[in-house]
Amino acid sequence: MKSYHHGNLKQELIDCACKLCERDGYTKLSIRSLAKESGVSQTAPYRHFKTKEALYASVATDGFKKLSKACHIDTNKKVSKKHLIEKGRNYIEFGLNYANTYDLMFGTAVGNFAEYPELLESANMPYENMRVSFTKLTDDDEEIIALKCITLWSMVHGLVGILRKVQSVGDDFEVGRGPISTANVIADNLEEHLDRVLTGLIQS
Amino acid sequence: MKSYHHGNLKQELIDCACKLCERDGYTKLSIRSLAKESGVSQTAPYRHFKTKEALYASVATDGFKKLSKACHIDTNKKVSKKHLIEKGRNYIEFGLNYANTYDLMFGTAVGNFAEYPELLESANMPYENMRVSFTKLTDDDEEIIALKCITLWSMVHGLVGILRKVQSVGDDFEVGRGPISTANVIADNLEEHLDRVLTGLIQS
DNA sequence: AATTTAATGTTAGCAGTGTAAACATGATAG
DNA sequence: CTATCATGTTTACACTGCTAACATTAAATT
Repeated sequence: MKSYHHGNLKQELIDCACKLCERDGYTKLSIRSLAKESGVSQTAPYRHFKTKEALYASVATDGFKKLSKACHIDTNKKVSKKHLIEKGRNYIEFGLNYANTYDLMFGTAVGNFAEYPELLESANMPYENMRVSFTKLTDDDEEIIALKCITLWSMVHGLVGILRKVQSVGDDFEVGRGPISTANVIADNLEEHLDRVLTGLIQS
Repeated sequence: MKSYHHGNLKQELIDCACKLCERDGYTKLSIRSLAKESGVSQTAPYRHFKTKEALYASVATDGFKKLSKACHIDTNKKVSKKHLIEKGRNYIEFGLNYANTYDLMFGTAVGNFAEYPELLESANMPYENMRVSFTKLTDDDEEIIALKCITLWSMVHGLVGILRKVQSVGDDFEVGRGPISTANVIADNLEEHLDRVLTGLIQS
């Protein structure tokens, strides 16, 4: 004797979408299957999401919130290089562990963040925290700090992409074959690697 | 009085797919529309591409060949840091100018490169050329060189991703608002930026 | 040269998709 | 108590990837 109205459909759809997106990749997700999963008619989700992109935006928003939490630095306390290294590692781990969600966040599935204010806000959080962290750490002016932020962000973002590619292509890929393997890079050299990059950024 | 057999359908489909993928993004591409564009029946492409992914693989292969050419270093002649900077810039320009194709190459649309030998081979070319370049440039052993390759590759790959994100989100994005803008980074600081990163890589 | 075979094309059809329009239900505001 | 409006359903359209059965013609074999 379930009621005609679901009651909490929107949140249930988002939760379910987050789960399925991460499990199967966002391309495998369909509004219809999502509706069926929630025991509701095929078009019910359209009462809560104008388009499929809007649903994607909600999933991406959730992803940015998680990412933001994973690599957040408390800028009230003293900020050290060690913090940045640790959070850089957390960023990369998030990118690898939530790979499919990460695609949604940084791919082109959601075209214009500005159409989704919540997404825009959550997407700004990691950068903003990094910017303030650098401000506390160095005496550089804004412009230099912005450049350093982009450098660090590009570095970790790029590592996520390249490491994933190497992982997926595996031993047939040159990068994965030689004396270095993905696992080695991550396990043994990442901390040191980030340290080197950051040392360069802080001192220059 | 066109003949029943097209004669050169496969290549025409690939060419057309490359064009449409880059123009509209690979998600907008359909086998059916592609067939119509080539004046052939809806399912004719399936004689040349087992699945849509196989078509994607061909487009990606073409992309890697272009990328490989764009950032190729002649390793017979003397290799200098200047070469790497220049080619790093070319890599980034390729990533920004062929953004949609780049997505296909480094995204998850083609799951397993090993299923497409041509793709695998072309995807290896840029890395292999970079590896040899570093070998000519420094005295490091293989392991260190592999690490440096991953670092440089991640850097340029990451920049492509982040710069695109900033571009697409525009002024509403924190990174795009401050004292730094995408255009500035690219136009004014990229060469210097790559120089700094590379100097660190070569000297350490 | 005639005939078989394989490659490449077409037609028809299935199951699935995003989305819009018209309608049904029921919680809530007047 | 009733009117309204958010939220659900049904139906329908145009599109998609892909398969199976059939048609045509180029290439290989006899």
